[in-house]
Amino acid sequence: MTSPAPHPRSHRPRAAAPVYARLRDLIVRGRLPPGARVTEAGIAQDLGVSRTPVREAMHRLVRDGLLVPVDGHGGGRTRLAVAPMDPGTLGQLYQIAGALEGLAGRGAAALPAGQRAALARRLQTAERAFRAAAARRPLDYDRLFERHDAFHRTLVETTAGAELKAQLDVIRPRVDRYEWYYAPLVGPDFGPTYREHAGIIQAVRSGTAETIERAVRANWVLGAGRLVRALAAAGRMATPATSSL
Amino acid sequence: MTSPAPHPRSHRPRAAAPVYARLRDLIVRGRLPPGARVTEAGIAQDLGVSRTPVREAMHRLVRDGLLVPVDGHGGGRTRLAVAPMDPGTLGQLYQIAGALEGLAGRGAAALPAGQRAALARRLQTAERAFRAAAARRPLDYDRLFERHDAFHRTLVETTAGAELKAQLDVIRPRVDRYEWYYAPLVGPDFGPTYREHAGIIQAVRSGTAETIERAVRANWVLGAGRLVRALAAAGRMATPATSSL
DNA sequence: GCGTCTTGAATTGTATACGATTTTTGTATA
DNA sequence: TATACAAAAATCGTATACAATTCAAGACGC
Repeated sequence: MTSPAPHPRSHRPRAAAPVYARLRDLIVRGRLPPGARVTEAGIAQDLGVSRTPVREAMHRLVRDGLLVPVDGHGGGRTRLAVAPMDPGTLGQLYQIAGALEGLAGRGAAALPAGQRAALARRLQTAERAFRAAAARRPLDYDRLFERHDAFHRTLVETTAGAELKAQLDVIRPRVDRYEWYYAPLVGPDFGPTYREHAGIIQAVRSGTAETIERAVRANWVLGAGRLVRALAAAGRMATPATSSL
Repeated sequence: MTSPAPHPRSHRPRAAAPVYARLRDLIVRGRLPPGARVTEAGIAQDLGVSRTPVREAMHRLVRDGLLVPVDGHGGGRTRLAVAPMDPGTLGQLYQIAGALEGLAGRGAAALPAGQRAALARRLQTAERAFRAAAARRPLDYDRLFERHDAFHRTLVETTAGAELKAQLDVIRPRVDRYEWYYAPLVGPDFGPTYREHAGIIQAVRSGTAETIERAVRANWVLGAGRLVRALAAAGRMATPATSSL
């Protein structure tokens, strides 16, 4: 590369948000593997912006837990690398997600009967789309991921307040990262997931707040167990699923 | 101000962290009231640093939910103000805190018997200190706040994993803000709090994971109810407790 | 008197320069 | 060959300049 186009256009506002989104996806989808060093100047040059918006994006990624300070030996400065992945963290994250989404699920019990039934129907529709994506061959991970996410989003969007949604947004990138990483390991049998989702739908349809919460939590906790077992069976971290990034 | 000291010293590293901590405390303790506009240049001049670290601190405070973008009318730029306070948000936050700390409490049931008993003893000690602070006259809100926080921290530090602690750290500033704001309204009768804390200690000593979780959650949910009722009784937002900031 | 437009101040987002510290590389020596 | 030391490169934190947009106030016309 000779001259990397110093500052191609003037400067479009909102460069930080795209940088954040791009970096986040690169990490979540595994293109930036755990442990990879990430430097401000490097990313800035790659993406064609100055260090300032990159810096902002990287700080946000640290808060998201996708970047971690990698401290040389004893010094004291912050150098960043892509966060490692390990089963322990996975278990904690999924428990947290279960607790938060379970809390959201409780809200379904407080809905008027009509809205409750409507939510159950929408969950049923989302689940059908998820099963259709899971039955496709060859498996399209982008689509499968999106459909699975849509199921959970349907529940949360309807029942969670703004604060709870924000809280879920904080951990979602990390959860998504594990989902992506292990995606090639868990398929192609999604029977347990189907059953757990069915349990959630049934609970939303006619269960108590406790029932719904338990069903949602179970889905997360059991899902974490499946992923950890898949990891143990693979013996090592798998290579990420290919994505359309 | 004649000459505002262009760059007084060279530049001291880590200006951003102190700026964040200071702004956060100013908001939490109510010295920056809800709705107050906060500008980068203004804070930078007040604290004697450049806009860069202030900018970083403010972005973090946005993520914490202590600052919110205040959009003039339909434009589209981000201007920040201290987040408003309302009972609805309070209720959501306390439910989330209850769910997360309840999840942490579950961990106590998994501890070896010896550590479990030790934790119960430490909680008992923390509770005694809290009661002593609550019995003081005149009430020292700084101390009361610290003692109450210490009780909950004792539980979390022992039983929560790193991810859960981080997640709790995200909402703690906002919870603390409501605690500070309503502190003058809820006292001086802390009987319900005493009873709920006692229930937590008893559950930690010899309860199941479910029992502990329920006790912790109850404390948060009932605490939220007390605060909301106190607010309704006061008819309006109270003035914050004076603090030693 | 009221509404509208214009102009100036204020504020944010980005780019860039500079100092300080750390990491790495290269070289000389035991 | 391995180690120690020194120089060079890299990286981060902060300060500051500049462009663009928005908010506010005042002038002007009706």
